[in-house]
Amino acid sequence: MATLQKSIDKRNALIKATIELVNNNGFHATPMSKIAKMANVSPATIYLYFENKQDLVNKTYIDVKAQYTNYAFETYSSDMSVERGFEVIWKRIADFKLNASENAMFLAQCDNTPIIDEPILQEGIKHLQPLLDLWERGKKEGLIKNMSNYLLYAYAINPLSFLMMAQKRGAFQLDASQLEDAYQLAWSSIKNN
Amino acid sequence: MATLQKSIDKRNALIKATIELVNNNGFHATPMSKIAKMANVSPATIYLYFENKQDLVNKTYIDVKAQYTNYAFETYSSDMSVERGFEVIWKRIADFKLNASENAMFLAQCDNTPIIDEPILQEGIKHLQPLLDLWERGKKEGLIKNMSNYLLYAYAINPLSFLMMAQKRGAFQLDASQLEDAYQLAWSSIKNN
DNA sequence: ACAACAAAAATGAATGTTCATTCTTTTTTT
DNA sequence: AAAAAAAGAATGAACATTCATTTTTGTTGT
Repeated sequence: MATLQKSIDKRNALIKATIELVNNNGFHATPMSKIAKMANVSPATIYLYFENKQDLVNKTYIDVKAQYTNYAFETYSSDMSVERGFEVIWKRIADFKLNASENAMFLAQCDNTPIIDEPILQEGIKHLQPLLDLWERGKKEGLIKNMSNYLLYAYAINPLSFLMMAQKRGAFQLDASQLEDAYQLAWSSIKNN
Repeated sequence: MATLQKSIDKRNALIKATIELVNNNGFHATPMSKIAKMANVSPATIYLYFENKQDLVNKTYIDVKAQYTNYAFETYSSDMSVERGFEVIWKRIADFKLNASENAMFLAQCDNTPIIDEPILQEGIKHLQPLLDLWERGKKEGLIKNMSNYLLYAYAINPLSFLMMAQKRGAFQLDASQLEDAYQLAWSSIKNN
């Protein structure tokens, strides 16, 4: 028990260090030795928890992606109306991307580079299913435009990634009223009228 | 003349190889030796054209970004109406992202990772000025929502990057009618009504 | 038009470093 | 005291960059 606890702490520290170093320096400039140092661990110890560097970064991705989708759907339930359900999910996603931005940034990096093995990437997509189901329901009810889910995602959700990155770079700051603007843009882009 | 021509060819071959290898393998897994081989050149020759690896990738970014913005604004002129001007620019950008997708993918990777030096990244942004100017004009005329340009960009332009990546992954195919849908989503998200 | 040569461009092989991973030993836990 | 976990040092491969030569190009004098 105590021993397992300790192990999980160490694993988490390694994952946290990986995220931080990859965010700041890029995958190409984060050696195992630095990850170990930041996690207060010997390099050799990493190999007790992960097979190799690729496995470490894959597992980190899985971990962060799971946090993301858990957070996104935590307050949603499938008996909500389509409009209300979308609002709930959208705002949770916005919250995650803008506040847990270390995590969100790591995901953005993984989703735009070939550092994660393809099967792992596929795995991560599946967790978005509740949102896709909601959209299908919305289309049947005639509330949501009858378009490919990729298009809906591109316009309703993905802009948040761009805004998160811009904010991270310090280019601008998204305040509460702008966030409300953004939500209106998102909803009005996918809703039927 | 003939000699300069030859040099430019070699430089272009190096840049092309860099794009292709970074796209497929990531920056961390594209050694100078592979770039050289793909460009049919000795590794040492790269250093006649570029200071070092960082300089090579920076210059590649500048090069591709210039191609992108040149293409985007080629058919636009500032005496067009706001709506027409936006349509012209949007469609050129869509065309570039979906057809010159090797180039677009490289930019997406650079924009979401710390592989490019920050000052170089800043430089690249400036070229979008004509679009920002158009938006300012549109706001004054009351045609475009009075929101931060970052928000407008996030909803009107950035979704194309996501769609390009999805298409690159083979996840789905954007046909002509969907592209028209996408344009409608983009315009309706930023226009006043 | 062309030989001879200087300058520039290009090369393949070396250099030295960095890094992922493994090995052996030590420390901690049971 | 045995087993498990962790550590630091060692290993060997990969890599960016440089070096010493060779090849190509351009120029000059005939």
